[in-house]
Amino acid sequence: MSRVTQKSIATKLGLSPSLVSRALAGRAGDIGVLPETIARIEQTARDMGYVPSAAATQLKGTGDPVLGIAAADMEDPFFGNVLAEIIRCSHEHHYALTLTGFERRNVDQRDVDVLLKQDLAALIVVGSGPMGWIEPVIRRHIPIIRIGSGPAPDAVAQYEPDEEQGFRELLEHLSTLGHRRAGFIGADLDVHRNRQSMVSRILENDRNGFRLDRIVLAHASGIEAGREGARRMMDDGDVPGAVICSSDAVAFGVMKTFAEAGLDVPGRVSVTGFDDLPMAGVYSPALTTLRQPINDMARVAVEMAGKLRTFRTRVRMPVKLMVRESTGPAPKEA
Amino acid sequence: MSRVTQKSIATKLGLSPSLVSRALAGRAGDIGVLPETIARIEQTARDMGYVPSAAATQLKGTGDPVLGIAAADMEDPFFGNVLAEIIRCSHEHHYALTLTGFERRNVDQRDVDVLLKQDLAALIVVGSGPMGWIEPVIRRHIPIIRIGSGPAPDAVAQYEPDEEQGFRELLEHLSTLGHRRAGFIGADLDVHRNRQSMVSRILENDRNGFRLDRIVLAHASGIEAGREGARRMMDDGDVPGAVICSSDAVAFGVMKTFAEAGLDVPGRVSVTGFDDLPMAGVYSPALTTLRQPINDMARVAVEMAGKLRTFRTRVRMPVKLMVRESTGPAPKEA
DNA sequence: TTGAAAGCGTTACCAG
DNA sequence: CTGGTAACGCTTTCAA
Repeated sequence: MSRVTQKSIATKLGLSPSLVSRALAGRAGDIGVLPETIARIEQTARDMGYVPSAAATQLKGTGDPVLGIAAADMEDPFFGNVLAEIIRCSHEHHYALTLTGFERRNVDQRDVDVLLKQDLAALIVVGSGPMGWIEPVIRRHIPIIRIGSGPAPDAVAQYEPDEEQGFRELLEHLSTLGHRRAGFIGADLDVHRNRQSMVSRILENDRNGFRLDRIVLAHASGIEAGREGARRMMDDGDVPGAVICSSDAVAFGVMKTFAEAGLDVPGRVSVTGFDDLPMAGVYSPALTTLRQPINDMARVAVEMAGKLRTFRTRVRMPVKLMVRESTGPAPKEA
Repeated sequence: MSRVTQKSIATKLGLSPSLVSRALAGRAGDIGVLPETIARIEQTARDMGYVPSAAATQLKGTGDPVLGIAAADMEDPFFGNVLAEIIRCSHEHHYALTLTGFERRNVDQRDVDVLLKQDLAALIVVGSGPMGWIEPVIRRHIPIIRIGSGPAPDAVAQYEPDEEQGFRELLEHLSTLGHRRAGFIGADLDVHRNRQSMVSRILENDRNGFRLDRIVLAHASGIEAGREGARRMMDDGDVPGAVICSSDAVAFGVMKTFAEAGLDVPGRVSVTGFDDLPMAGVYSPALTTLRQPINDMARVAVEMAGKLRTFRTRVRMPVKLMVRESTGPAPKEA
């Protein structure tokens, strides 16, 4: 019951392995092999359940190109959606997929080797964690595409949401509603800190005097970060009329905690998110948020994987403001 | 800039490839190679950035075992979480991972071949879709582990939530609250239909006269199924005091739609889910639901992958009733 | 203490 | 029209 190989087919038919190879590769008609022979070979291959060995074709250099996926941020609800789209696209493009994950732990040489062992056609990094470990991959001139934001070496082609554009629209929306003062709640992560300083920077030149003066970065992450942040804001007795959250998950935690404390959203305080998870539209109140073009980013990433040759790119993909129920007019007395 | 191989190291050092192989495999001290030579080899290997070729070791039969992951249900929010845990565990157990996805489309021979090409140590199927395509994998005596519910061939080791136990507890909870009549909302999928008939079956012998008499299976799926189901129930003007949903996602859609129509949850109608997604605890009202032991299922799946030899198993993992805010006493006039 | 050679499954070139 | 042979990168047995 061992593996069915071209050799075993050849032996059974009393032919040579090379002939079998050519027939099965469709490279036989070109040369002038008897159609009858070809048919016989194909038939027995089917009968015996022949499937070519990935290891062998890989070695030979004729196998399907392999796409490496490095999951850098599996906790993010985001992750599942991105991965799903990557799988779909890779299927269309006939890529084989290998997968590794890093999470928050230190990435050591062994983790990277798992990827390097394969002859990667390209590497897609999903998530916004630190990129220090990528160096050896760059040295091998493997095209690297990253879906996520944050600093990355030049050799990395990065597809990220255009956070600046998004936050500009968001702030204008709040401004129009009469808000002049907002708070910010996020987790103590690079991505979130960056979003916060992005918002601060935009507001620096604001002529209407809109300012961001309550900033809380929680130790927890995701929903819990939201709960912690909201609690800390309330403890200080200083909850501004609008709270900008660094992700939808954080916003959900914030809204829940406010609700438990009897703070009405959006009556007393407006809350915004970032991501537009499927849940955002269905929460009560439905969350006003910025939609990350997840599917678009995943799709271009896979498409680029084929075309790329270690070129620097940094594409900001448009982010869309989704105005829903969690934002409303600024409360009278701020 | 081509690949660094043992041969290239050997050439550089004026040694033979076999010696390099032994040194790098740690099989050199045993035989009596000069420690000095070993050190030299190891050093240059590091310098040149040597990483063994997965294809070659695979061919030789000495490579890391490969675990195949078939994602059968990528839409499920569930999917990301399961995958994250699988990645974590595989890392510990030194598995290489290959990934394919099916979704709802028909699975053809080519899809299965992608998996069969690799010399899979085992295959983990994530999701509850149809298993018709698995036959050729079984014939190759590859251990198959499935995380998800629904019918599967004998050769598949299945880890699934103990739905019966869970729903029994859930129904008792509702019964205690005074409910005697419930509705059911799900998507038109096997998993959901099964959950519905499970609930109906349990209720058949109920001495308190608890019955399930409004069943809606929506064409949409996930959140949208919930919205559609709730709408249909309201259109019929017959919303029972409790609505059991076949998943958390469905429940969220249901609650939102009820909220929009002014139906108070849990005052007018109690709503329950299944999954216990991170969001469940933070929705308003927080969702009473059944917790799937996602991490446990993923972990045992990976652990079994090593030990299994095509044995039939069907393990029901305990499900935990999470009582929160979305269920309350039955309304006066039902 | 080290090297040569065969073989894992495929493919491609060169003979026949 | 078809077969032999070498090579991809690595391990292992046997010989030196």
